[in-house]
Amino acid sequence: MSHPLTAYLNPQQALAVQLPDEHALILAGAGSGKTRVLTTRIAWLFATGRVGPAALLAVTFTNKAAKEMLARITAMMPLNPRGLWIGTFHGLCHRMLRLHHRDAGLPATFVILDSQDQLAAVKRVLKALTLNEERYPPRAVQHFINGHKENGVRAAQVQARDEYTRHLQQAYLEYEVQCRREGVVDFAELLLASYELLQGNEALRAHYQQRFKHILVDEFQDTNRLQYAWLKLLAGPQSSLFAVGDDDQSIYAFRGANVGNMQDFQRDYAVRHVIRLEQNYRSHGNILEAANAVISHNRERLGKNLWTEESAGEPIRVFEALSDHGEADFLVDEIGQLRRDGIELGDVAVLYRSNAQSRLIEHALVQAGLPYRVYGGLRFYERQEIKHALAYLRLVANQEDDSALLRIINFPTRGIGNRTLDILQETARGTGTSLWQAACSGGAGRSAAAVGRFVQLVERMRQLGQGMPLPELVSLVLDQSGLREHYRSEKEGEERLANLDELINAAAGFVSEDENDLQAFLANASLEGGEHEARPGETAVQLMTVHAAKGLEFHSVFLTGVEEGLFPHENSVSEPKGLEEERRLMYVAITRARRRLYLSLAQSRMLHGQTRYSIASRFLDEIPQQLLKFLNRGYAPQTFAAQATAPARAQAPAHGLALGMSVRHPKFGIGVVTDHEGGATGNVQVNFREHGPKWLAVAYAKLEPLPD
DNA sequence: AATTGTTCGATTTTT
DNA sequence: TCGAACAATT
Repeated sequence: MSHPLTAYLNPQQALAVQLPDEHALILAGAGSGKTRVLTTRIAWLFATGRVGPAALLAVTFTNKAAKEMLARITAMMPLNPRGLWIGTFHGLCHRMLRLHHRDAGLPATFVILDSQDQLAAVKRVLKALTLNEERYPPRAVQHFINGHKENGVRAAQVQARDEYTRHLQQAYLEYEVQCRREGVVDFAELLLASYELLQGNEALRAHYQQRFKHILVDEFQDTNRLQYAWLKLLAGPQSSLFAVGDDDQSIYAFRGANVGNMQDFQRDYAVRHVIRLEQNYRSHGNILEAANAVISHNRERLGKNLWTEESAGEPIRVFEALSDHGEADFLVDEIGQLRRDGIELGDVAVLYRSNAQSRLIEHALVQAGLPYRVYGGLRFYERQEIKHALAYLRLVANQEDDSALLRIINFPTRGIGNRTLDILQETARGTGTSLWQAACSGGAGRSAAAVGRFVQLVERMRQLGQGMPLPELVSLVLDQSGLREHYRSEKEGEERLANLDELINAAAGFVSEDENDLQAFLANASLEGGEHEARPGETAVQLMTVHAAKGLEFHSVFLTGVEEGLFPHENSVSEPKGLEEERRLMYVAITRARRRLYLSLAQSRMLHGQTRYSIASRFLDEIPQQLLKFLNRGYAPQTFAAQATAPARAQAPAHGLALGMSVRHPKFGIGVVTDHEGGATGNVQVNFREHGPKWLAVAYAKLEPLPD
């Protein structure tokens, strides 16, 4: 008795799609058709008439995921996407706050701060409180504020036991006041304000609880405490929560994700339906087996094992280079070979644990003339010139927005210097009003005329902009503000000008559900940040961090820097939780590959200006040997391009221990020699796999040299 | 107001 | 080592 929509699903998928109206947890392994299940479930709910589109809410983390979900659903059935509550946590919360801004105590004109804007706002708070930026780094304060917001803690509720924390709390308090005064809302605030709105307003809560009969959550393992609490408020007695996630792919604990939400969910709702999707449609057998083997070393798991109907496929190739240069040369050679074998370059990815690794790889690719694309650079709406243009628009939309005003009051320069700004800020603080108000009131000393012209400029934009189509308004702002002119005369302004034109295009292509186009456009700019993905059809090797690769797949994957200290990263190995997260990261990396997986490492690597010697990652040892093919086991370095660029190993000092040499210590186990002093009677530094770097006396420590 | 020097820090990051 | 971010110059 199965519905046609489920025709191409495997039994577990079909089961998940057709679950009754009850809470459910779907443990969806990598490449197991998670999105497919989610979208088919939604289509099935509609098609079988269980609910109408208005009674459903589906939430994701990224705009990309939300868009894809929407696209897939509308491909299955004709639907009007308006009115559908499908979006990101932040997007949906934003929507709710716009609808009920009065109840939420927000002005109709509120604007969203992105992290950059937030950091700038924090800096202003610190300055106002005369807190030393040395002792109170703005980033740390920002983290403090966001961390508390994500745990639902307001500034007044912070438990400050010591002087330092009390100051942080003070900053948080002042930050709240400042945001309120300026009518701005940061990302965490979108969630917290929405949460508090539902919690404090029973009628509203009842309304939404009755409305949303089905709530579906994607990537549930990535939710933080506040997001889960928000979901719990939204789900009423008549609602069913359908959570999809994979505890093995939880790699964002460092930014507040709480995998524990999965267990909590099972317990809080006595979830009866837990379904595992374990059939993988992406990778060949050897790759999956390696992934399973690695992740099986984690203690805290809900438990899952991927399998495939595909053959074992190729072995996993391992390459050990002498140096990071050697590693990069290897990549270039091998990618060239793949291209000759007819593999699309766009289907090849180079992954690394940390961004710093990309530089050398990029260099090698440039040298070899191989096209590549790095993910994760500056995004469109984060560019300086775009930020400036948006700041003018923000000020047009909301004059109280001091952040926006500060950004552009003297850009392009119009003779309003620090002196004038100080006066304005003092006036504003004295009267408890915005900088705009202070600017309007005149008293700006010698530069009163310049300030007056600025006020008139923005006023003119605002008046002309009334009822003007959005793209024309943007164009007007670019001209009137002098931004265009400024970048036209700048040497390297070509690209910036092009970006500004692109902003007009973005405005023209923007369709808003709101009647206030400008407001919606600004919100969209903050929430979307712009894509930084490959343009479709572009054929270039994809370079990215392992984190950025989550959710993607490639024919061939090069995982680089598979070394102790780098992957797992040295900052993570001291805590068990950190190590388990690193292992999940390794699991994510491995499962990106469909057909071919390379693991590469370098014996020596330039790190922070110093040569570091490392040994193979413990994760490499966790992969069964029979799955691996060592491309250079007991290698003859002369066969590799590596040799030309790799530094020769340091000369062995008198005691016979050379830099980079692997050694075994009776107590500390295996490590690698990273430094030495004082010859045979001196000391050596050994970086131990389990115990980290240690200085030992050569004469006493029983160090046994190991063959490579 | 733009150029030049100096310091600091360096895992992962979406919204 | 190297780049960004800030301070100190001219």
